Amino acid sequence: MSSQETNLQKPRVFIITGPTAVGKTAASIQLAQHLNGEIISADSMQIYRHMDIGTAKPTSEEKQGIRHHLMDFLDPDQRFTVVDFQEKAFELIEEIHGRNAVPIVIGGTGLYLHSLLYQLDFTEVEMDKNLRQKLVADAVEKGADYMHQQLVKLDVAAAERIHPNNVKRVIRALEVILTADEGVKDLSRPLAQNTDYDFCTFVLHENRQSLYHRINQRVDTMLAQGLEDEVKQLMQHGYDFQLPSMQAVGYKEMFRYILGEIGYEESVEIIKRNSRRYAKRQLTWFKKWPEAHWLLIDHEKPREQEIKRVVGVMEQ
RNA sequence: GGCGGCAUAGCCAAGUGGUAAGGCAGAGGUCUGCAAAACCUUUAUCCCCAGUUCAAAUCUGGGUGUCGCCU
Repeated sequence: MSSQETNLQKPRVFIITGPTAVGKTAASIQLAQHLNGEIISADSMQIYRHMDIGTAKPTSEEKQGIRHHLMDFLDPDQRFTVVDFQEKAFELIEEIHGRNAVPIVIGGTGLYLHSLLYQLDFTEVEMDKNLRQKLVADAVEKGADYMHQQLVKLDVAAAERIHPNNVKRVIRALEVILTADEGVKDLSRPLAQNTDYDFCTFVLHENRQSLYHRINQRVDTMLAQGLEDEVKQLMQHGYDFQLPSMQAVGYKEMFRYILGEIGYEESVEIIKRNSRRYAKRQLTWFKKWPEAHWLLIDHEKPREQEIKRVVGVMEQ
C-alpha cells in the first residue's frame, strides 16, 4: 500500500446483514435516511420481479423514497450469479459515491457479501452451455463418485476440498478446469480482504429462540398476504420449478402444495423449517468475518425501538 | 374391577441374551459463477425395583404409566 493511499480517506461502505427476518430491511432504510444513503441489495432472490411476498421485499411505501439497487430488476428465469453481483455492486458503489451519497449494502446472501469483503477473483470462464449439459448428463449416468474421480485426475487440490457427494460443486470445478488453465480456487484459506473501501459491516442478530419465533410468524404473515397466489401466478407464467428463483424458500414448497404433492399444513411447516435452517446457514457465513460488528437485538423490547437503537450504533 | 397389548433420544421407530439400525426435528460446519442452492458432521445406554446369567433393552417377578377390550 502506498503512503498516498494510507493518507487518503477510503470511501465508506456500510454493510448490514443478519439472518432472515431479523429486521435488516427496516434498519437499512432508517440508516439510509439518516446518512443520505442508497441501498444496494445483496439478496439473491429479491433481485427478481414478481417475487415480492415470499422474499419479503420492501414495498414502495416502506422504501420511504430511498433508492434501491439490484432489487426487483430481473425476471425469474433470468440468470444472475455472484460474479454479476460483484461486478454490479462495485459499479454502484462508485456511482453512489460519485453522487456524494453513502452506499449501504444490505442482504443476507453470504456469498454475495463475501465477494465484496474479500478479493474473490473469479476465473474468467465462458459459460459453455454444452459442456455444462454434458457434465450434468455424465453425473446422472455415471454417478457422483465417477465425477469426483475425474476431478481427482485433473485437480487433486480441488478434489480434496470438494466432497464427492456435492455434485454441483464437482461439476463446477470440472467445468472451470476444462475451460480455463487454472482450477477453482480455495476460499477456505485466509483470503486477502478487500482494502479498497472502508467497510462498516454489521450483523444484526438476536436470541435464537426468538428469531425462530419471528420467522414462524413472518411465514404466517406471508401466507396471509397471499403467497399462494403469488406462486400460482408464477406458475401460470410458466416458470419452471427447476429455476434457481423457484427454489427459494416459500416458493418451492408452495409449488409442491399447489401441485398436490403435499398438504397445505405440511407445506407451511416445511417453509418454516427451511427458513429456520436457512437462518442457521447464514450465520456460518457471518461468523467467519472477523471485522463484522455484531449487534444483538433485545427481543423483549419493542422492535422499532431496538431497530432505532441499533441504527444509532451504526451511525457512530 | 377383570383381561390383553405396549413402555427404547424432543418425536417416529428397529432390535427377542453378547454390549443400542434408521428416519424426522435439533445442533455444529463447508463454501471462488444456480448460494433462500448444494454438501458434510453430530445426538440414548433402552420407565422403576428386585432376580436369573459370565453377559439383559432383550428372560422372570413386582411396581408405575399408557392404550384397547370386557363386565
